Amino acid sequence: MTKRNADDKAEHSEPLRQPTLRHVAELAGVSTAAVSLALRNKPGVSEETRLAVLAAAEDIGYVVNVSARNLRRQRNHTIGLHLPEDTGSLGYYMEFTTGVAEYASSAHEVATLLMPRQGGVQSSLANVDGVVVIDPTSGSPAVAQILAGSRPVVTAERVPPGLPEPTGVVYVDHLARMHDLLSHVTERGARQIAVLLPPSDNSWGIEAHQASRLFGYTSGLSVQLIEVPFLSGQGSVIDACKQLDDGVDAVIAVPDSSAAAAASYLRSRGREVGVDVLLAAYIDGPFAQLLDPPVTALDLRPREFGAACAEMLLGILTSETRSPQVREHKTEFHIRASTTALD
Amino acid sequence: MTKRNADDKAEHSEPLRQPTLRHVAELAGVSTAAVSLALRNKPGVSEETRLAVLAAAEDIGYVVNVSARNLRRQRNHTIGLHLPEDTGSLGYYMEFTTGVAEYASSAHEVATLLMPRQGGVQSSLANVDGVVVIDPTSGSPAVAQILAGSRPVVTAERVPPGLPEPTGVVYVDHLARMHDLLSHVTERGARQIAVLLPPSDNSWGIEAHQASRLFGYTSGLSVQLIEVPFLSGQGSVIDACKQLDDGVDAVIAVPDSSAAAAASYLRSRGREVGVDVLLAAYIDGPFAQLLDPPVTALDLRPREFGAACAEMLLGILTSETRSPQVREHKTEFHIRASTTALD
DNA sequence: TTGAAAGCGGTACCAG
DNA sequence: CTGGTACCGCTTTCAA
Repeated sequence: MTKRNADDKAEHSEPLRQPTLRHVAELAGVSTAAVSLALRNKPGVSEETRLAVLAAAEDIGYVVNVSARNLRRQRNHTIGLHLPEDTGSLGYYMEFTTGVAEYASSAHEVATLLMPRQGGVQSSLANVDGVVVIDPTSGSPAVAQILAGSRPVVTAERVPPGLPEPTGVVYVDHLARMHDLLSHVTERGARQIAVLLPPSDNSWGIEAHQASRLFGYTSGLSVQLIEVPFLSGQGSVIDACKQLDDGVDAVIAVPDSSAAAAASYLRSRGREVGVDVLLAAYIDGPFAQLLDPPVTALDLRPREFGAACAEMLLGILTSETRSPQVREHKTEFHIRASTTALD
Repeated sequence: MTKRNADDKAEHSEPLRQPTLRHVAELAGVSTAAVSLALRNKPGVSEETRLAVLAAAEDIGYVVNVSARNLRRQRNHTIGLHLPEDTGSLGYYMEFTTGVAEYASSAHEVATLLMPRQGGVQSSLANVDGVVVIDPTSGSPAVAQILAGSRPVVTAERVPPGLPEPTGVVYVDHLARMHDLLSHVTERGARQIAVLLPPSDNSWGIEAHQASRLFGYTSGLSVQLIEVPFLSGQGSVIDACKQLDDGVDAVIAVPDSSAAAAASYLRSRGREVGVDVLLAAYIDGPFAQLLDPPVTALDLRPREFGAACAEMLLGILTSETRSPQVREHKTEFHIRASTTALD
C-alpha cells in the first residue's frame, strides 16, 4: 500500500485529466509542436501531418486546456460582464447578457465571466482581457474599480459624470428617444403628460429627466416628473403612481414594469387606457406586450445591444490601437393600442 | 529601431502583464515558495515572513494568475451555467444566474462561466469543474452533451426521462405546489378551473400537467388544461387565452407572464379578477405583483435556488465522494387580492 | 517541414 | 521553517 501524500485540505477529488497534446502527438507520430500548429490551421506542417493530427485528436477527444493556453499566450480569452445591483429590468439584463455571451463565444471563442458585484473586483479584473459594463452607476464601487483598472472597458450607455472614461461606449440616444415618445403622445392629443422616471444615478436616468424637462419647456405643455425608486416590483412603483395628477392625459413609464403599475392605477381611477388616457413604456418586453391594451413601447433590442458591446470590446482587444470608440445603438419603436388617439 | 518580431495575425495587442509571485518574493526577500504559502495562509512559513509577504503583495498589487494556478492545480476553479434557449421567464433566469454566480464567487472564489448554447459544448465542458443546468429540456443537444460528459452536473429541477441522470438535483416539488394552488382557489370557491401550462419538455411542465390532471380526477371538479407555447411575450399567450371556457371561475397561469395575458383576456370578457373569477400565477415576480389586482403567486425564490445549486455542486467538487445528491428547494406562497373569495 | 527545448506563473515536492 | 526545483499543458523560437 503506497502512502498517498495527498493534500489534506479536502480540496481535491479526482484530478480532472484530459488527453493532452502529447497524447495526440504520440498517436499521430509527430512532435507536439506540429500538433499545436496543425490543430490551429497554422502553416508550418505538411498536409499529411495535419490530417494525421486531426484524426488522432478527434479519435481521443482532445480539447485544448485553456488554462495552459492562456498562460502561455499571456491572454485570458475571457471578457468580464458587470451587471448592476438593482433588481429592476431583470429580463432586459438577461437578454443583454445572452447577447454578450453568444457573440463572444461564437465569434471569437472568448468566454464570458460574470464579474462579482460584492467583494473586490481586482482579482477577476486581472483575469479577463476586458470588461463590458451595462448601465454604469455613479454610486457603484465595483464600476469605479473596473473603470480605473488597466483593462479595456466598453460600457453599454455612457458613463455618468465623475467616473473615468471607458475605452469604448455603445449608447442609446435617450434624449432623442424620450423626445420621440413625448412627441408621439402629444401628436395623439395629450396635453398634460406625466413621466415615471428611474433614479438619475446613471446616464439613462439622467437623460430621461433632461429630455422630459426640456420637452416641457419647449412644448409649453405640462410635464409632471415622478421619480420611481428603482427597487421595482415592490409597492414603491405603485406608491409613485399615486402622485399622478388626476388631469393627466398621458403617462410615459420609463422604468421596466412601471407601465403595469401605471395601468393598474389609472384603471382604479376610472380611466381607460388608450381612450381617455395614453400610456407608453420606455422598455419593451412582455410587460408592454401583454397588458390590456398592449402598450406602445421602445424596443431597446437588448440582445443586439449586448452583442454590439462585445463586438466593440473584442475589436479593441484584437487591434493594436486603443483609441476611444463611440457608437450608437439603434432602437425600434412599437406603436400599440395604448396610444390610440384620445377621443 | 529594433525589429519587432510580433505575431502578424493581429491577435495580440499589448500583452497584459501583472506583478508575479517572483516580484513579491524579491520585494519581501524570500523564496517564491514561501510567498505562495503565505498568500494562501498555509502553514510552513513563519509569522514574520507571512506579514512581510502580505505587505509586499499589497504594495505592488499582486493578484494571482488564475490560468497558472489552474494549470498547476489541475482544476479550473470555474463552474459552468447552462440556461435554456427559450425566451420566457427571463427575469427568473437572471435571478437564478445571480444566485449561482454570487455563491460561487463569494463562498469559494470560483468563477461562473456561461455555457454556449449554440455550438459545441465539449471545449467549455473540459474547462470547467462542473456545471449547473437550470430547467433541463429533453430536446436540447447541449444539455444531453453536458449530462453525458465526465464533469459533475447539478440540475435545478429534475432531469426529464430519457437523459442521463445528473450527479445532483435541487428540485421544487411542483406536484405539491400545483396542488397547493389548485386547492387554494378551490377553497376560495372555484368550481371550474383552467390551467395555462408550459410545454412538457421539462420536469416543471410535466409535473404541472400531471398535478392538474390528477387534481381534476380526485376533486371531481372541471380542470381545463391549455398549453401555452413557450415563446411568451408574443401573441401566442394571448391566443392561448382565447381557449378559456366562459364558465371558468379560476385560472392558474403557470408560465411566467401568462398571468398578464390571462388578466387582460378575462377583463375583455367582462370578468372581474378577484371578484367573479380568481387568478393565480405559478411564478411570482413583478408581473404578479403589479397587475391589478395583485396576483396570488408562488415565489420560487430563484436567487436562493441558484445559490443552492452552486452550493451542492461545489460540495460535490470539494468532497471525495460523488454519490448522487437530491435536495428539495423550498418556495413561498403569496396570497394576494386576485384570489379573494368569489362572491 | 520538422523536433527539441525554453518558458508562461504558480504549487508542491524535496533536502537542508 | 527555509530555499531550490520539477512540473502542470501549451506555444514559440531555434536549429537541424
